[in-house]
Amino acid sequence: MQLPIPPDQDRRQQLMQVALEWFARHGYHNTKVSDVVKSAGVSQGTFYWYFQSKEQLAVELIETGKDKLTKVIEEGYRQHAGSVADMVTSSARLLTHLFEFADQNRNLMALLLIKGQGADQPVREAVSQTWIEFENAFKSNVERAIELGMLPQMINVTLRANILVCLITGVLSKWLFGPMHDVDYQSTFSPIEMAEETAKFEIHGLLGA
Amino acid sequence: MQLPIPPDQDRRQQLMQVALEWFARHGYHNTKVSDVVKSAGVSQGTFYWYFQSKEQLAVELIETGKDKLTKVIEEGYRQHAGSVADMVTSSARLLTHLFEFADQNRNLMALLLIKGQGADQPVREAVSQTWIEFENAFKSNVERAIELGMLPQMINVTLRANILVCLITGVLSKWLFGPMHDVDYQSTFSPIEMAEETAKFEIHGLLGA
Amino acid sequence: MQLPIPPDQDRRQQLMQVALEWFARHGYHNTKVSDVVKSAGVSQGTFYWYFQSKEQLAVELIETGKDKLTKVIEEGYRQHAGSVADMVTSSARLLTHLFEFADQNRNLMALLLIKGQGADQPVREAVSQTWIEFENAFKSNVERAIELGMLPQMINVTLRANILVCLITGVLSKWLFGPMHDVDYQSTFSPIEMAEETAKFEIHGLLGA
Amino acid sequence: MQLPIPPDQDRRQQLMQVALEWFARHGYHNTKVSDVVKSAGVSQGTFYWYFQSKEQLAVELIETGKDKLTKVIEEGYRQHAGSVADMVTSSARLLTHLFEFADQNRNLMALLLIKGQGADQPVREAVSQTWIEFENAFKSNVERAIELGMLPQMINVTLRANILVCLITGVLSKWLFGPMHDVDYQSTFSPIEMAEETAKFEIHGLLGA
DNA sequence: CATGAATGAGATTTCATTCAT
DNA sequence: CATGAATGAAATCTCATTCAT
Repeated sequence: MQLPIPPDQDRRQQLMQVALEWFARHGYHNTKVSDVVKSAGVSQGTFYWYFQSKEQLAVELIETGKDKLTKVIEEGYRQHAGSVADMVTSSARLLTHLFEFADQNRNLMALLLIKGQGADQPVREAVSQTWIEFENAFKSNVERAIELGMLPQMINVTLRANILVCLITGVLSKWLFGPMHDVDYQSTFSPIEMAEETAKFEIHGLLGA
Repeated sequence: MQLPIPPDQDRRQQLMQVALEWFARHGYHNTKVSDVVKSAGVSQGTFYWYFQSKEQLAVELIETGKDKLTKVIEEGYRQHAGSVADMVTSSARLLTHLFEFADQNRNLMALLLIKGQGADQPVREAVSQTWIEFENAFKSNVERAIELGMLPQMINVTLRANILVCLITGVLSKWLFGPMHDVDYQSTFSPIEMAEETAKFEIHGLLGA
Repeated sequence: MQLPIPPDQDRRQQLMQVALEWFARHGYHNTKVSDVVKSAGVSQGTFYWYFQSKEQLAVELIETGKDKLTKVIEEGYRQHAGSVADMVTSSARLLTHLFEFADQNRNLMALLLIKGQGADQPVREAVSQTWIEFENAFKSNVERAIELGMLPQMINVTLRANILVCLITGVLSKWLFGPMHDVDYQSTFSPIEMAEETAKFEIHGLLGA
Repeated sequence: MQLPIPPDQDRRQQLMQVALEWFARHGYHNTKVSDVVKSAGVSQGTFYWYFQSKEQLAVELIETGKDKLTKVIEEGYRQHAGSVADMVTSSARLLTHLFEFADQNRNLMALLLIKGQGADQPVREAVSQTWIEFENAFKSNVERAIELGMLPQMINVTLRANILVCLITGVLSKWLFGPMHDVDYQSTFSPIEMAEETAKFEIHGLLGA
């Protein structure tokens, strides 16, 4: 998993950050290596000193992002038996962490939620793997809540967890990027507000006024 | 006065259909004009007799799709006052229509839900407009249901409608294309099953076992 | 073996001829696609309309050449029983054909004898295959001559045939291109003179004054 | 007065040896400076401390090789008047020295006989010069043998010597590297066997069973 | 309507060479 | 002596689009 220590971490990080911003704003195919190096103020050749290819860089960005995202979910979820109200609170806390992370990593989220799909197969694969892992984490959470009696038994836990994840990723991308999928979109709601509203919907549906 | 002879509509339709399949399977940038014409069995030049450009074709595909999709929602929604159970039923009926349409127009849905984001700006704009219209239709539905007393008053109807749409589009894309966003994905659930499950979640949330 | 009929034989042939000349004069790696298209007066893109890649073109040039060369040897060799003097005459006739062909196809011979080795693996492989086939043809000839009693039994026919082929290709490349491997080299000897001298050496060695 | 500290000869030799192996195996253009330094375990910059350029290194390798090769021929040839049988023996002795040297310097021979042609002009020039010198040495030998009455007068000594050299270099490259020009090729014949067989052919031609 | 050869701008990638440390 | 990051020119190849026939 650990690549040989890269030669110059600063330059490498700089290029990754610049590239992530380009990918997030313009998409994979509309980002040229020449765009990235121009933004970073280095020559075309320098790019290939640090990365095998444009594609490999994109995959690396996504896999790094996957690890961060997974950590957020794992750390955000500490569940103890409790009432339904506790369930909403607990869920809102996790979602708040997630939404705050997403807000602070908008470029990464844009790549994962939206732009990644425009890329070539290995990149798309990395994106899909990210969401599969995300989904598994949430499925575990739902199962845990059922064991603790905080959620009722369900006929199809996987399906419900799937639907839940769809809800969360859908809300995330609309909240972050708006209807036009604009990276600079400014939502009117704070991470906490969105998290609470989403958690309420998660637990009670539309009836949960 | 003789109008210019109209182009052969069948050939045009054929090209649109072939292109839609290519876009859905491989994405906009990974579909070459030469791929499309090869599949259709015509020459490159012919393509440009029917379409101004690859981009314009994609926009046209999406706008045609938008109209079909809007019609489905409008026709699917006929709402009368009733109980909460009626609400679930009514919602399930609309969603069933939607899911059946989506199932029969997988390529279109793939373009709208997933692949469209990889394209160039005018194409992405057309995709966004589609979902904005979709969202408005659902918002009307929610407002109507509140007027009829089938849903409680909400502080922020727009936000709730947004979340609802996120849920539905998220469920749609996962149901149709699976975690790997594969156009050939075969879901284990029928449109009706998915629609009912989604409607239940929509109204009751996770508690609605 | 037969490729789909290529679109425009004339343009294709022109490009092949121009490329062959460049390869022969400057070698594979020192010939740029841009050089070839400039000489042919077409655009860079046109090259790729006719050939998959520079490499595939080189392989094709060599395989076409191999077929021509093989035909020359097969047609040149008509052997009947006879004296040793007949043997020299017969050999000289074959070599005359070969040397005349080589003289009229200097670029091809330069690629096969000299420049092909500087290319990439698939090209080198095609060159090697050419000489293997060439060698087999000569080995058959030697075996035939032994059967007819024109040459004495030998302990190792393959080895002798090998040495013979080394002699012939060595003479060919020096005669055609001189010590500096110059495509424009002008030998002082005619094809017939060289063929006779080589045949004498072939049969009698240095003693055959 | 202190001369500038001479560079580390061992390191220089190591780089030359490694580069020679790369050139012999992969050809000049398919050998990158980065390949050579990686194999040698030094940095790119170090290479340019010892050599002006990749090209200059190749030329130097060839010129060093030329000197060694010339010495072998000069030392191998000590001729006294004698019979025709003595002529074969004498020639076989020289060729044995040559073939043994070639066998022990396969990489050098690969560069001189085969791979050198793929390089750029100055390198090719150095290769050609090597063979011109080689040829001259053999021409002297033939002339000496004629003076001593061991070979008959010939009409064109230069041409005969040329043909002889073609024979020898042709045999050498096939014996060393086989039909596929593979540096790791293993011949079934020892240097002595090849030398004797070649010498017999040299003197008697195909008739010399 | 249809063809398909031709175009040319531009994208990714390579690699010999340099140079500050 | 040695390093290795940086350079930049140039090479191969792609592909949407055009246009004469």
